[in-house]
Amino acid sequence: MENKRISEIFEEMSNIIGIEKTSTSNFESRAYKRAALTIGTLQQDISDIYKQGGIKALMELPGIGKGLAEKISEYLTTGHIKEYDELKKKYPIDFTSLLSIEGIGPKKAIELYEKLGVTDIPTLKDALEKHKLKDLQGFGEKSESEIAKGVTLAESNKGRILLSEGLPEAEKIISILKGSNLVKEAVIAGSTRRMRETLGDLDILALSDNKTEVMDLFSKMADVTSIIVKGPTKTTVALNIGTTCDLRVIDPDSFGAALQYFTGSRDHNIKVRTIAVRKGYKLNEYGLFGRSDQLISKLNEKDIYEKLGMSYIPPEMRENRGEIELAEKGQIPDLLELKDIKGDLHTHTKETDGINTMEQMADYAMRKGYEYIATTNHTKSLKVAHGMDDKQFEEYFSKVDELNDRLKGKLTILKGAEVDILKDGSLDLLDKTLESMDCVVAAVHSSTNMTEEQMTSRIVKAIGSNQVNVLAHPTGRLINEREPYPVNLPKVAEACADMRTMLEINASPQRLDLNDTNILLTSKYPVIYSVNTDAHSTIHMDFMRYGVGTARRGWLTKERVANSLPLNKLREILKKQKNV
DNA sequence: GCCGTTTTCGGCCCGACTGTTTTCAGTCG
Repeated sequence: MENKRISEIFEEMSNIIGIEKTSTSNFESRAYKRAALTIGTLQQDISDIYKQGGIKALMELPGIGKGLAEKISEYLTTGHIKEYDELKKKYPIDFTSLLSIEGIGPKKAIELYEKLGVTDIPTLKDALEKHKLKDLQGFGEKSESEIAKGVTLAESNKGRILLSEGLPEAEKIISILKGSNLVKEAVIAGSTRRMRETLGDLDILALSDNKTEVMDLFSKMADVTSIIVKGPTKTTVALNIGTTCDLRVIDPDSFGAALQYFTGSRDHNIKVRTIAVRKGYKLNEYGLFGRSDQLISKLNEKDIYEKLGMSYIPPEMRENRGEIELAEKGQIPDLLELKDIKGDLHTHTKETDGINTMEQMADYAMRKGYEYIATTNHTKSLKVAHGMDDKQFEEYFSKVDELNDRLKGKLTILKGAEVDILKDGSLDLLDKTLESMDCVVAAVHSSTNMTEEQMTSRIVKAIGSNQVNVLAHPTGRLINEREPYPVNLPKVAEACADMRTMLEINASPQRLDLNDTNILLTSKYPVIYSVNTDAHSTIHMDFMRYGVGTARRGWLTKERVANSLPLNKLREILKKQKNV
């Protein structure tokens, strides 16, 4: 996969071109940056696109024209881009790592190289130790110490944090602000509001007549480790959870526009603003402005989209993946909501690697208002989790029967297992045992070092057994820790559709598997999904909101999600599947 | 360098904040 390397090359070229002072270099730089983003986030292998359609196919990608398509072609055929090599000869700088330092942009990076020979982090640290920066033109005592702080921060930086780390923190900050009586309103914006699986920072907007006091309160919160910028409208602080948080205090007239603007995504906003211009408006964070530049005040987000001829777009969809075109046609789907969820089909107890008893899990599920919960412990091959064998399941289920009797239908516990899909595609329990279950969840946990073809046929074979109700965490990835195993998801989705096997959207925050793009990919097939938490304790059941957020990012309605159904309807799906 | 309902030339988002300035440049989002 050459996507990443080509994206990096264009990113570097963007930086170098951007510092040159010609009339168009700024725009040229932006063009390279845009192309870098396109290629860096591309879902297909760019060399496949080139092989199949040549330069012409490359030019169909957004932000790629003739010039850049030819450079991509040059790279794919020769392994080099001549212009890039020449620029690198002139500036042998590791831009990627230097620009990751807070306070260093392309201009300062080049100044540091030309005056001090700084090319990367080690040479920068060397120059910092010798206090050489403060005497440079445009630098000073302050910028030297800020850059030194930036280096320390970058070295301790964990990168993007998980949604499950950022969202609760943002909610905590909102409640601090609201509890102060200094703000009339405080809301979460940015990627947190869009429920992205990882977050680069937190964004919060507030309405207040006491700007200075609010910023003081915000910058003095217990979780703040340092203040990065502080002004009356915008303050940025570093938080002890390893990320930064922006607070913006907004004028009431602009609140809707600001919320739209700061929710993003950037690509979504660029497209929306283009449409605004086409319709004779101007849209920015301060509002929607008419032809003579007058502010159309007091608009909420919905009003803004409607003025622009679109229906309201839920934040989770705002990624410029076709949602704007849908909104213009008034075809935004009615997305799944947390309140639609009637139960959880993937949970564990202390019989294997969970920490709570079935009674405790059932009690918590009832408090959440669920109708049902499937108990799905691991099977014998998964030794690390103390997986159970056929006999142990039989004994366990008799206890579940007793508990169901005691619950008198207030909650129904569905008997199940998270059965291992073995290397050859067979399942880790006897057919007889699987047939005694209400809800069989199947998953790959071992031998993930296979080719895509082998893994796909392994999973398709397991589904073909006609014993599997749910395919759990279909790609096996762990965010920031483990790559997904290679698998052909369209083929898996076809098999699932044939056998009425649900694809899982695993809501565990390290998994979120399927993720949004894979949901969009597989939902083209007539497959149904279930959103499950894989809870290993009672409180893990609260992860459901991350799964629902992911389902919404994949544009799913409740009609596509089986555990939004009441128990009797769900049972039809669970049963039907066995009679295909 | 890209792109097109103002289309093959001439736009392309721009404001907040900070530090080093003495009116502005660089960075960030």
